[in-house]
Amino acid sequence: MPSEDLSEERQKQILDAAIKEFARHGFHATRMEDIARASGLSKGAVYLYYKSKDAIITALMRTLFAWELRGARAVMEAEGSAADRLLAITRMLAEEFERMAVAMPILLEFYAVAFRQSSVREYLSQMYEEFRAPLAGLIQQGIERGEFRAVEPEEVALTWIALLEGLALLWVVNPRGLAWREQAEAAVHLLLDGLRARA
Amino acid sequence: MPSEDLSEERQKQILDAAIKEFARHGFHATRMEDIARASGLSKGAVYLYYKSKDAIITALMRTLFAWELRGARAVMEAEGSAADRLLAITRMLAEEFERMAVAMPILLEFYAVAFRQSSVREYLSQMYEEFRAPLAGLIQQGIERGEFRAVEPEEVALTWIALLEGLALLWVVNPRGLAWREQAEAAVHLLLDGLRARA
Amino acid sequence: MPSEDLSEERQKQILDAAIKEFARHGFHATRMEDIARASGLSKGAVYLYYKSKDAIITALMRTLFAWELRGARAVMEAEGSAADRLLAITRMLAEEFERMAVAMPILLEFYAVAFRQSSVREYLSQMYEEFRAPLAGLIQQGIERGEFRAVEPEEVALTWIALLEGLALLWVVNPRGLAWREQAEAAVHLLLDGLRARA
Amino acid sequence: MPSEDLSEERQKQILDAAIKEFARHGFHATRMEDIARASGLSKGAVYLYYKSKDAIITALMRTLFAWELRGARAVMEAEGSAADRLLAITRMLAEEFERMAVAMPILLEFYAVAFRQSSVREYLSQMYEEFRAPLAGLIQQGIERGEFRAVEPEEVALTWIALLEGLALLWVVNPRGLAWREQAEAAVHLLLDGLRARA
DNA sequence: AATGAATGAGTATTCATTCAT
DNA sequence: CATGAATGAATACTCATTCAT
Repeated sequence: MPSEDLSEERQKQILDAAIKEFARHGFHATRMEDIARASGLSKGAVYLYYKSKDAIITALMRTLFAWELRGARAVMEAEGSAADRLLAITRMLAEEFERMAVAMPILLEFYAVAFRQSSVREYLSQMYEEFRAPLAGLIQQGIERGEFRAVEPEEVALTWIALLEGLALLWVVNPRGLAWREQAEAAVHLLLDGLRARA
Repeated sequence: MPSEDLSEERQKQILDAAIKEFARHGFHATRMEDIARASGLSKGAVYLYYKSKDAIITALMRTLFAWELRGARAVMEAEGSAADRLLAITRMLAEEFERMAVAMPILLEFYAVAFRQSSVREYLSQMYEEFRAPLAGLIQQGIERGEFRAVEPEEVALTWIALLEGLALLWVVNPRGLAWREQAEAAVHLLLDGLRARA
Repeated sequence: MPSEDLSEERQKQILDAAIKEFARHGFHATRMEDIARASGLSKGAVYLYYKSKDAIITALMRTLFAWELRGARAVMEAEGSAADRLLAITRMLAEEFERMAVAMPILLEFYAVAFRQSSVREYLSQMYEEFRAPLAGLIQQGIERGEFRAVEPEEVALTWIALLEGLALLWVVNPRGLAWREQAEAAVHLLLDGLRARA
Repeated sequence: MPSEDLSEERQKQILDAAIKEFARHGFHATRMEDIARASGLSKGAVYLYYKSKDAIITALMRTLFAWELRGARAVMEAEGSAADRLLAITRMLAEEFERMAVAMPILLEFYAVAFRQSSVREYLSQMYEEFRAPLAGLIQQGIERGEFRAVEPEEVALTWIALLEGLALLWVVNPRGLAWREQAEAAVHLLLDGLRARA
């Protein structure tokens, strides 16, 4: 077993290469050889750090979904009006999204796999929950402060998430035609309009 | 070349089997043998009607996306208030969705493939366009009739589509925990609240 | 699954090829490709009839040990003096041995495997038992008839088997220098001399 | 090149480890890594003392067959009746056998290899010769002294060796069921009964 | 002397596709 | 039209060996 530091560096090398190759060719069509070459290592070296292709895929899933949530939760608990914070998170995710765009097809494959493997499904399910709960809390705050009408916070949180996920999906189909950031902000504005307390 | 009628029946047999198998095991893990067995035909017979596995996948894509849109456009052009029609389409898609739920992972794989193959991407892109255009028209009508505020119809149409697609995605991750139909209606109500003209 | 007749023919083709190749190169160094080529089939076809290399090895074991015992048991139950029958079996095995000589190294590998895998060990153990029991019976008859001294039949049976197995082993080490048939007869004569009742 | 003493110690460490691992898993399934771990050395260190896996196997063969013969020849040339000495050697080998039992599968693999590689075959062949010649001499003495009938000494020597080798083989198949020492003595007694001069 | 990270040749197995019957 | 036996290209993974440190 390689030393701790080197090991970590190699693992990162491999995952970076895997993202690039998986995104371009999909899980199946990407050969271990491709990942090795893209990472600058030999095939044998890749196996030194991940015991199988599946292990790389699993590690990748954890990495990608960790990215997705990093930071967002901090904003939810920050100061400011609920609406402002919702917009702030939206913008933050937009940035995140732009960084991760190339990995979108990988995420889709994860979803497809999730449908079939309960272990993957449960992992993703839990990730969502960890995001939706504080989001619902934020909306609840908005209601309590009189910013929002008396809506169902859980429902709204889910709607917000669905909106952004759905936009990501549409972007995959039409990467050039969809200005994700602008569209996301516009969509959230529409949602906020529906939430605001009426005079 | 098989006779017209038999040919059509066989093709349907094969696609039905393919949906079942692809949904359960994914494009890659499904073997032609599986499709043959599930369709009650021999492997050779399958090749008589589709010249490759890819041809089946392509035919399947066209079938599935045709389903999704069937009928919805009719409603858009029906009578009634814009809001009523939006809700009607939502409910119609909810029914459609329940029928198609098992095929969701297949759709996700299509999206992933779309990212990589421009031919697929363009096909899906066009499907969306054919759906979004009349939807935007419907919203435009709502604005003209004073039902909705002066929003950007294209933007709203995209938001509505993203919302429903996103919910479908979330359902895949948590099929039991998400009451799709109810959640979809609730979400669209929120959207409509944001659209309505204020006194 | 191929038809019964064809299947049987192919399986024989494959086992024949496997004997040749395994004997020449050993279990490990023999590639499936070698077996395929030697059997006149393609690699895929071999897998059509045996699901793995191990399956071929197992089938081979059963075939080879069945050969070894075929017929010998019949002689044990024939007419004649016990000594005559012991010599007859010895000669019969000598013929068998000459036919199987090339497969000797395969048998040795089976023994080595037997030491490590209880399933193989038990199979071989049972084969021996099925041979030793009637052999002991034959010797018992010889004692009862006054042909042999009052020896321990089980012990003598084991000695006889060990003698012939041991000669086979020595033959492997020196195939040209050891006239197996003659040596086996001479050895059994010595044994019979030790068994005969004294005046 | 390592210093003489250390080198010898290391080589012994490695061979001891190799015996243990080869016996348990066979030549092929044993990895150099296994030998390294079992010997308490690093993989690189093993290569410092043996230039390849094959070199270890060859060295092992010489060690194991040297053991087998050690001492036995001394007894052959000792005082006493021929029969007594034959029994003494038998008992000595029985002890040897009990010490070496775990290595039996290794010996079998050597025999299998011997069939295919003339260099190995010749080595083993010579070992036998070095054992058989004095054994035949011992029997010759027995004849000359009137202890034994006028048999063919070479033939008897071979029979005796085959007997013990064969018993070893049977023991591998049924290690628990075969009391090697007792059976070996019983078998040799039978043989001696066949050899003794009649009144 | 010793280490263990790195290499890459080697192989069992799978499965889309073909084609003789 | 239909069959299913046969093909062989493709690929994940292992492990003996090397060599920089």
